[in-house]
Amino acid sequence: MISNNSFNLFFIFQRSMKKETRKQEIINTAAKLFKEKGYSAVTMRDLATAMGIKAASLYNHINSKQDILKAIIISIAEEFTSGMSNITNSEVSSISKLKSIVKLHVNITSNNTYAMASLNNDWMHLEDQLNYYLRLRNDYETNFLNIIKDGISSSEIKNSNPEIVMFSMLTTLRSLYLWIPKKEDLNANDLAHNLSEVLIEGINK
Amino acid sequence: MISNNSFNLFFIFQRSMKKETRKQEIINTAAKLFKEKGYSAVTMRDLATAMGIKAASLYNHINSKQDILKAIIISIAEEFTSGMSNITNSEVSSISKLKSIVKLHVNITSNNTYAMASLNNDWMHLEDQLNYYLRLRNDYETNFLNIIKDGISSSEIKNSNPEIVMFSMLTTLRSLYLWIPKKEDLNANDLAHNLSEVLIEGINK
DNA sequence: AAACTAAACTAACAAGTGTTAGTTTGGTAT
DNA sequence: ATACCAAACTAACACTTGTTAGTTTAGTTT
Repeated sequence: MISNNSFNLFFIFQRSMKKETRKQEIINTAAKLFKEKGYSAVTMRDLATAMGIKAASLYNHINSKQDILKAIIISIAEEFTSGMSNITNSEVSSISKLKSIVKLHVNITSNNTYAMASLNNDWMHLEDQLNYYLRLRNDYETNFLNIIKDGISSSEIKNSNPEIVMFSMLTTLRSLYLWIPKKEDLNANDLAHNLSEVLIEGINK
Repeated sequence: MISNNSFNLFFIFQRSMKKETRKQEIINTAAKLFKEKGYSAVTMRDLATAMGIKAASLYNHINSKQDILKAIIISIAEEFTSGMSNITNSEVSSISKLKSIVKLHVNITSNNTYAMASLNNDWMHLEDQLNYYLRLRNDYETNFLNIIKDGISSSEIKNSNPEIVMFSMLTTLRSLYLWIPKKEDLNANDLAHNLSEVLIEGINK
């Protein structure tokens, strides 16, 4: 009986894994389409066609269109939150922290170029999870701003308007998803390094 | 007869002006809604409600939803093209040109915060004008990149990757529409100046 | 008073939307 | 062989979409 039980459990496990895989394919395909046209302009029939199946068949794997958006956005938003938490808790200089933030963005974006488009452009179409997303984003920006303010206080960073500094850095980092796919030759480390240079040291000789 | 003619012409003119005004109100309202939810997610009934009329009444003033998008995007894209043309034709240093580009973006964005959202996010929903828009954008970026390359050649600008420099500057400038409305206290000149400092001189002390 | 006109209206359309219900298919485990 | 099941299918639903046609309203010109 015990072997029978664990045998069944294994197949239940295997099945759920398989289903996750197919579900994930749908989510990945959706992310691609969302990047091109935006959430609202992509229909379930568009998505089905891209998957080579009929629209109704999608619902064997996902609960709703909204659930797909949620799956795309929330997981990445939480990755950023977790990454930022590590950075704020580290005992290094403000400039080092900023460089870590650049790395965080380059790494996450390199691995999720499509999903990053939805994170940036389709978050307002979240329904149940909208407030949660906004809270995560707000916390992230607060932490970011505090790092810059600390850097100014400790004279590491020029006495510029800290909000402008954050705005400039963050918008550049948020747009990486548009740029990374065009420059596959540049690896993540090089890009992060170059970007840190430009953002932190400026471009004036 | 002559006076009669010019009399009629005046009223035709006046009428077309009045119609333009109402049309412009619709376009401005549409731009606001497009900024919040994106072109595809805004229905003609949404727009009508925001105007306090019925959807069908909109068609007394505009030809189609697509025409509204066209009106929003193309006029601003041409403003950028024209501004860039003035800058490339001016005989000043590369750094000065870059500062003029910052000013150009700050000025246009200050006067068109809603329309800038469509320019950035809804251009892909252009139909007949899509190729024209893409050509304008491509020319703009080419000019921008050449200014940076010239600056590197003449040793005004650090020998960084010119595409990263442009990417960093341009994405910051493109995101201004999100930021300017939140900081009404900062006037356009101050913002342009601060932004130039951050983008060009960096933030490291 | 009569004619005109800008700008609203009501009613309807054809097509497209997300989604559900129930069914078929083809491979795998018993 | 048989039972099972993931994953596809067909058919349909209720609703929303952009848009058109024809009409009414209210103010202005003749």
